Amino acid sequence: MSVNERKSDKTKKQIIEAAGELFSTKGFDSVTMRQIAKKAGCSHTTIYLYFKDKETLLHQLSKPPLEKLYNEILKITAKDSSPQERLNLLSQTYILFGLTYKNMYRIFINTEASRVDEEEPELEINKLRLSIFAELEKVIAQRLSISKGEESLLFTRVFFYTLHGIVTTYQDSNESIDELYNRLKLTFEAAVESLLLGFQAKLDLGVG
Amino acid sequence: MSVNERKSDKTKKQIIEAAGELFSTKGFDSVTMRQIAKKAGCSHTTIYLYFKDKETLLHQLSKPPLEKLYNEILKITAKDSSPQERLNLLSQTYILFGLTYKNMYRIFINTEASRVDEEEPELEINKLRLSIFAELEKVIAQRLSISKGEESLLFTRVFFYTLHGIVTTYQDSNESIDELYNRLKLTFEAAVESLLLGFQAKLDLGVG
Amino acid sequence: MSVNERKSDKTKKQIIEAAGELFSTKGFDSVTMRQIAKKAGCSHTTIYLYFKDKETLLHQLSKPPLEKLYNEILKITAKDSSPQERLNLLSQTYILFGLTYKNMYRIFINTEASRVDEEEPELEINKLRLSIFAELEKVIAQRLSISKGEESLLFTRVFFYTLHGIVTTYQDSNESIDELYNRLKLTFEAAVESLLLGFQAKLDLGVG
Amino acid sequence: MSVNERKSDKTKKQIIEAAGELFSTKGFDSVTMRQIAKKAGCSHTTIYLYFKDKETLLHQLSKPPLEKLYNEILKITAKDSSPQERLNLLSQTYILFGLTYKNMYRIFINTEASRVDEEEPELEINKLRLSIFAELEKVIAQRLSISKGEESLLFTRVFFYTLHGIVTTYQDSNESIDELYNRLKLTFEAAVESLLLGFQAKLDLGVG
DNA sequence: TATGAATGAGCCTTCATTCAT
DNA sequence: TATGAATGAAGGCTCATTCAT
Repeated sequence: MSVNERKSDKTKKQIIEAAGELFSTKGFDSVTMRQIAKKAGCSHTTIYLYFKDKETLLHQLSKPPLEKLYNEILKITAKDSSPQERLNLLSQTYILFGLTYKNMYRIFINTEASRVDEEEPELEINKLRLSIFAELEKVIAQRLSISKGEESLLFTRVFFYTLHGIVTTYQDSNESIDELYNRLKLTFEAAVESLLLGFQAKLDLGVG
Repeated sequence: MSVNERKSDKTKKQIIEAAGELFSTKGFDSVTMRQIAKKAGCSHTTIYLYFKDKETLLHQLSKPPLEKLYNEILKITAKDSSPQERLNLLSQTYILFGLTYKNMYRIFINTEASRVDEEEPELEINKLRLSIFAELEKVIAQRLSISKGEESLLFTRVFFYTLHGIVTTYQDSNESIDELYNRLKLTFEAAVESLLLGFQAKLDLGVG
Repeated sequence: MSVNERKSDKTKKQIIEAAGELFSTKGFDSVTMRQIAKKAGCSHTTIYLYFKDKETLLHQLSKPPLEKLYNEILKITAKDSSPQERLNLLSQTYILFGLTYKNMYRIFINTEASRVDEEEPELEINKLRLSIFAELEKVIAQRLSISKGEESLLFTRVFFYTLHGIVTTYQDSNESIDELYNRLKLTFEAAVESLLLGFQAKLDLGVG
Repeated sequence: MSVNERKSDKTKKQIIEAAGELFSTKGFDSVTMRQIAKKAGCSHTTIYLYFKDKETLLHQLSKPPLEKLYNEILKITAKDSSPQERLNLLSQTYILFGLTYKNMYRIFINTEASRVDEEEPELEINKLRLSIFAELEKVIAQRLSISKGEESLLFTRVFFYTLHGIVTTYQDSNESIDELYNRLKLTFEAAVESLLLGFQAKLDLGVG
């Protein structure tokens, strides 16, 4: 039993890894079950032993990295450092995640809460998104010394647009993620800084 | 001949129109050559008379709407109104374009200048992108009363990220574009305002 | 054009023939599109040019032979010969058809009138079945010198059971149809004769 | 050992039961080994411990119900009641069996004696069929007061065709077996009666 | 005896593309 | 220019069956 368990776990893990890499790189439709199988070193039918179908595989695949992202963000927002610093770190983490796990990121963004008939993963991913958004809002509010409310919601949205815009701008770049990030690090930090300065200024003016 | 020419032009135009509508709505992979042909009122083999393959078709397809966008933006930046107003209008135009022509927008963003082996359209699209970016930079510089340079480049990038982030956030939304835009108009405007205020503040502080 | 038409017609015909033979022999599920294609001398994808899917192919396939059967029966019932003779001929025709076109016969028997959502072939096959039954009833009534009514319906049902029983008894036989029919011809004729004698006797007794 | 034996017997029995129910209802191809295993409460690989393959399983499966049918028929033919009554009862039993155990019935009919290479079940089923046929012939001969011979063979065949025709006519009906049988009981009895009357009349005329 | 793991063969279907006219 | 005919490659998926434990 324990041997089989191990073997089975190993296979499943290999499938997940293979699928993960492939999906990250190639997009849902482009990846075929046979490619995954080949990369995982098993038959394509074996995949169906562990995952109901392609869609399920992708969704199961997406949860762990997304959770990891959330946990990292949690750690960051719990830090002692200044809100500005935390915001910078959070942004960096978010951007790097988005660039690294392209398709998981896409799912993260696109998963609708709606499909209520489904088992659950959609909902969980949706929750995750909301939670991350809430963390972001929290730090932004701290940074601006305001409490959560309409203003913080507005600012968080705008902040999110920018973050998301960065990710999607470079998502299909041929440059390596490291190269890219180093090249544009200052730009990204300037973006964060500008946004916060802008929010502050807007507050000083009295928001709409 | 001239009659045939006209007829031929017409056919090509119909193909482009049909493909354009289909691609805008349904995504590259989902659209089939036969669907396009049907909508264009010709045989699917006819398409190959005018376009090497599906990819080429899509690329050639993207140019006109993109040019249209560019022209609209040109008109806006040429206006007499205040830089802020022009920036707002430009942003609105850009966002609405991105939401309306989903796939053209994707191409607009993703087309690399690199693929030198190809005929040309990549390059032209790339030029278009650069031109639009330049217009954006121009207005931003005007608004901030600075001249083009590193600072304006930085700010334009950040501004662009946000714009692009807005488009991609809502690109797969089920809401109608009108509904969506009306619902979030104020948010978008606040984003633009915040950014500019932030840039200004950053300038006042002295940019890094 | 006319050449293409011819070619196309030929291909379609070949597909129909191949599919017909295969379906007759092997049953719906056992026959694969690739087998049909191979036998028809074309690619399996070509089949989809002419038939929406496998099911449609089979149904389209079934109608013509069934119509042929009906027409043959019509001719027989319109003959001048004695009712008994016509009944014998009709039975022979029916049995031979059932043995020759196994799966068409199955469809003939099993097609339900119910599926109303479908386009039509089900309904038509159903009509055909009813029409054939009606012809049978007509001759039986003539033979027994009764008019159509409950009695003739009852007798026709019983007659039909026997006919159908003969077909299904030998449907999967390995014997060639000719051999089989010659070997059992007298038995089948005796069956028809016995039934009629029995009906007559029952009438004489008063049918309950 | 004896415990294991018992356990093993139990498993086999459970498989047979599960498979029996499934095959009766759903047809050979539609039933999967995994479905059987699930219903039997064992792994699908276990089935292969007891049965060489799916086909063998189905054949071994068919014997018990067929034997049951035979025993029931034996009881009926051994009764004191009139031949006519016994024939009616026998017919009813036969028809109900055929409608209830669809696929076993199919095997009962289709199993060829030929396949000599196989282990044996074919032969046994064939014997069973012959025995049942013999019983039928016996009662028919009694009813007609003739001795077994060419005539009785002929009549039995015809009788059998009708019985078999009834079963196969309604084999795929959606009606419940009870409903159906009650609705058509009189028709079936009329069929039996007519046949016998016909045989008698034919005898009176002098056969062939 | 029993089973979880794994697989190869095969199925229907779709699609971009080419060929011959 | 235009098209109907045809196809190869590929995809997702299912199933009976075997292997190793």
